[in-house]
Amino acid sequence: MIRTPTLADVARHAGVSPATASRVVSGRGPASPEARRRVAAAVAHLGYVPDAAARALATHGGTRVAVAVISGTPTALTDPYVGRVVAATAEVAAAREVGVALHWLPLHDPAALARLAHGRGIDGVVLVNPTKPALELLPRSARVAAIGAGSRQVPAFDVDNRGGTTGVLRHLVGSGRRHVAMVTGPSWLPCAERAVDAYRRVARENGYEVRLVPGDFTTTRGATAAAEIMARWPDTDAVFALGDLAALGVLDGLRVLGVEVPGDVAVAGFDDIAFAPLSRPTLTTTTNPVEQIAAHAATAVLDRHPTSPLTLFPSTLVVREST
Amino acid sequence: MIRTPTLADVARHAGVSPATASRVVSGRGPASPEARRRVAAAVAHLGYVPDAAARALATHGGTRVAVAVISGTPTALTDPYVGRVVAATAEVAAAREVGVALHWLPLHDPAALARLAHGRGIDGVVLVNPTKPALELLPRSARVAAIGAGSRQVPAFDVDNRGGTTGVLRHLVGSGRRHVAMVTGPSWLPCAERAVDAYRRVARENGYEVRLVPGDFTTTRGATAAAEIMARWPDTDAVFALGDLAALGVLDGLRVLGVEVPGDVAVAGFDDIAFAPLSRPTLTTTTNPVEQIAAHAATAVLDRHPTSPLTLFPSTLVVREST
DNA sequence: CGCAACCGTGGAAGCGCTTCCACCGCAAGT
DNA sequence: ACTTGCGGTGGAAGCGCTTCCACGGTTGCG
Repeated sequence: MIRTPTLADVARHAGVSPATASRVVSGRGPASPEARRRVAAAVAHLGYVPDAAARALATHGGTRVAVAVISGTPTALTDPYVGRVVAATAEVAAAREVGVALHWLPLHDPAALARLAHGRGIDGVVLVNPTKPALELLPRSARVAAIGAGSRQVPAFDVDNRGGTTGVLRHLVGSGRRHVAMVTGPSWLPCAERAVDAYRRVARENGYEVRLVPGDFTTTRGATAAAEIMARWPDTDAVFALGDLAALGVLDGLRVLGVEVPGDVAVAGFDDIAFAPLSRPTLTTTTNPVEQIAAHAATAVLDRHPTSPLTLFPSTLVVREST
Repeated sequence: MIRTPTLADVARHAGVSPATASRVVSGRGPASPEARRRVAAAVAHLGYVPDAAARALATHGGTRVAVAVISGTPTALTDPYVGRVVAATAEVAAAREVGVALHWLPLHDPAALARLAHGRGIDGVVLVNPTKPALELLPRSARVAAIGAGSRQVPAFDVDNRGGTTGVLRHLVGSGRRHVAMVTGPSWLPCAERAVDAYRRVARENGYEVRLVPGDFTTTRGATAAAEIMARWPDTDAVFALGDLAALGVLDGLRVLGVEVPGDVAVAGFDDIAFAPLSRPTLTTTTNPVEQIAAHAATAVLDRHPTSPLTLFPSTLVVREST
């Protein structure tokens, strides 16, 4: 069997000590041009590739920043929101020469985050959909930043859910809508509750009935939620869905029911994803500067500079055809 | 400073040897109930979490399967296609108790794949957008499966690009279109060439002019490509774009130009992503069973059972409003 | 011309974990 | 009673890499 070459092989081949070979390969520490040349030749000849695990073990250093998504099913990884987080993190990470790893953490296994965060080779983790239990099981030393709600030890970064929601709802009410229903996020997600709070408050201020239907950020659920809403409260004339994906689902669900948008019912979402201006009708929504948020979170874990427990980023209303 | 606890700490605390502690924690090898109990207690008390790097180093085993995407910018990670691959891989991986890591490999650094594949802790890699150079630089021992084109050592899995393309084009021609342009994939991607071949062949068979415009699977490029096509060949009456994202971009680009779809120009895509039925007008496309393909690829690398060099999965036409 | 400073180098000790191997005491077999 | 066998155990050797440290051999300065 062919062993994959190790640093020792390289050193032997180059006629230097493992220590010198290591210095050359890792680029740290002094080495004569001659030594450099010979080691480089040996590396090329043998096709040597450093073992990341051994290096991580020896240096206590990490080589990757992880983006971890908590959800019930791995399907959540297909969410464009996650894609944006990963891409933004990758950009920050690339500047520091570390890789990005995407992990799915099952909702029912809160300890998975602790395992991930502790593992050598992981420089830090950017957590999407932070849940209470997962955050609580975290060891003190963890380098984690959350997108959404944080905890005593975990700094959080998020869009101003409350403000964004309020903006959308005021727009809806301001354009004459009187019966506004809302498709929420999953109940296990604390940060989504902030949007629901805002909805409740605007309802109180404007005297409309609270019509909440649970959602899960998916298009599929958005469609069924729309049907539920119209069956339960037929006089509903506006639906606000947390997440554009859900809103697109609502649009689809309403189309199936033969409900006109925006004629009969106005629909608005949250996030302003790339597809929002491509739907039929184009979707009114409010922005979510995910890239900016993720970049801040990634920077926070990688550089470990202390940040305030919760940093909020503003959301601005984008009015299109659906309202 | 607080050190994170090691196995040795656990062993000391439990009053057993590191060897015994290891057996209990890893669940391999014999151990008395009494020893198990005490080690478990120590683990809980100390909040011990095994170090993945050290374990990988000692066992030569991996704990993760990687999904690697080759592209020019990390933005490609936001592509829903990638999301689907990751989710499907995660499902396969979960059954084997290994994690999934998503990596972005810069197009200009073909050796990155070799580094990734070789690293300890990586059980195998599922490669998206395989390029020739990357494949060629791979060490013999690599456990890689490609989605797209493979090589002597790397098995590949892909949708039947040729068949899918042919199906779409026949449908276009069959419904009376005479001047069909195509937005291709990036030129560095060999597997996308198969679709171009099919386009050329159908053109020859039907006597229409070859009108190729390079694309890159993005919506943005789709929109500009549409403008280019209409400027260069104003009598174009159908556009086939590789990738639904690009097709949605074409739709958007044509709308801006005031071109009616499907009245003036028919548009069709490839992949049948979740948004295809939500666009305006809804998008005609042909399916790409990505989940199935990714699952096969993941299984191939994880189980290492030899597979044929290239496995193709059928694509079926989905006619909607845009044609 | 002698001493300090310095650069490049190799030896060796670990990083935290697994696993081979030898060992002990015990119950069962002859 | 004396082997045999076996489940449970600890000692110790590594996995591949980095890095501390000590050691010549140069150089440059007084």
